[in-house]
Amino acid sequence: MSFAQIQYFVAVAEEAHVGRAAQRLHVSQPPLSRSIRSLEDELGTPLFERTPRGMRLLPAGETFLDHARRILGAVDAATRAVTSRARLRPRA
Amino acid sequence: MSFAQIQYFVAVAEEAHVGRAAQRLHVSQPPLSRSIRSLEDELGTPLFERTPRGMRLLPAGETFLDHARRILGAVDAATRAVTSRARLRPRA
DNA sequence: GGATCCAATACCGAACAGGTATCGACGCTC
DNA sequence: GAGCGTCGATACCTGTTCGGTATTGGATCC
Repeated sequence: MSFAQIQYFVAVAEEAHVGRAAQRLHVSQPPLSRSIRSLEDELGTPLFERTPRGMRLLPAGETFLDHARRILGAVDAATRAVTSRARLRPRA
Repeated sequence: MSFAQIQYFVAVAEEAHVGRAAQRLHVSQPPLSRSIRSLEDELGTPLFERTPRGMRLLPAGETFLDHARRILGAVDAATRAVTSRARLRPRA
C-alpha cells in the first residue's frame, strides 16, 4: 500500500468514476484501475462495485474511505509540521 | 514519501543507528541510508544529525517521529478495519 | 598512525509505475 | 436486435525506482 494508492482510492471514491478521477489526478485511466484493484487485492476485500455507469463504494469501501482521509490528513500534518520548522515560520 | 520510508525512518530513529535498523527491517544498510536522505530532501529539512556513533534525532526529527507513528497507526487501523470486515470477524 | 566503526556513494539488476492501444461488458437508441 | 457509446480491465512496452554487493570517506580509539 502506498500513498499514491490511497490518494487514487479517495479520488475514485469521490468521483465514482475511474476516468474522471484519472483526469483529476493527471494520470491515465489504466494505472488507476490497476492501482485500485491491487489495493483491493492487498486488503483481500473489494472496495467498489463495478457498474456500467462507474464505480460504487461498497460498505468496506466506505469504511476504508474514512480511514484513508485520516491517513492523508496525518501525512499532510506531518509534512507541514517539519517544513514549517524548516522555513522557521510558514508565512512571512 | 512512501510508507516504507516512514517505517524506515521510525526504525532508524528508534535504533539511532542505520546498520541496526537495517538488520531489524531485514534490508541492507545502503538502501536505508538513501531512503532517509531522500526523505530529508523531500521535506527540505534534515531529521538526523550524523555522528560517528550513529544517528541522533534533530528537533525536526522528533516532531516528525511523532507524526510518523500516528501515520503508521492510521494505516494499521485502516487495514484492520476492512480486513476484519472481509473475514466477517477476526477470530473464530 | 593503524584498526575499527559509522554513514555515504558507485554500480548493477530486478521490480514497479505509468503510458498507449485494445478488449469485453453493458446500456441506449433507432 | 444491431450498432454505437461508455464504462473498467488487460496486454504490452518503457522509464524510473528500489534493493543488493562492493567500496569509499571520515571520525574515533587504542
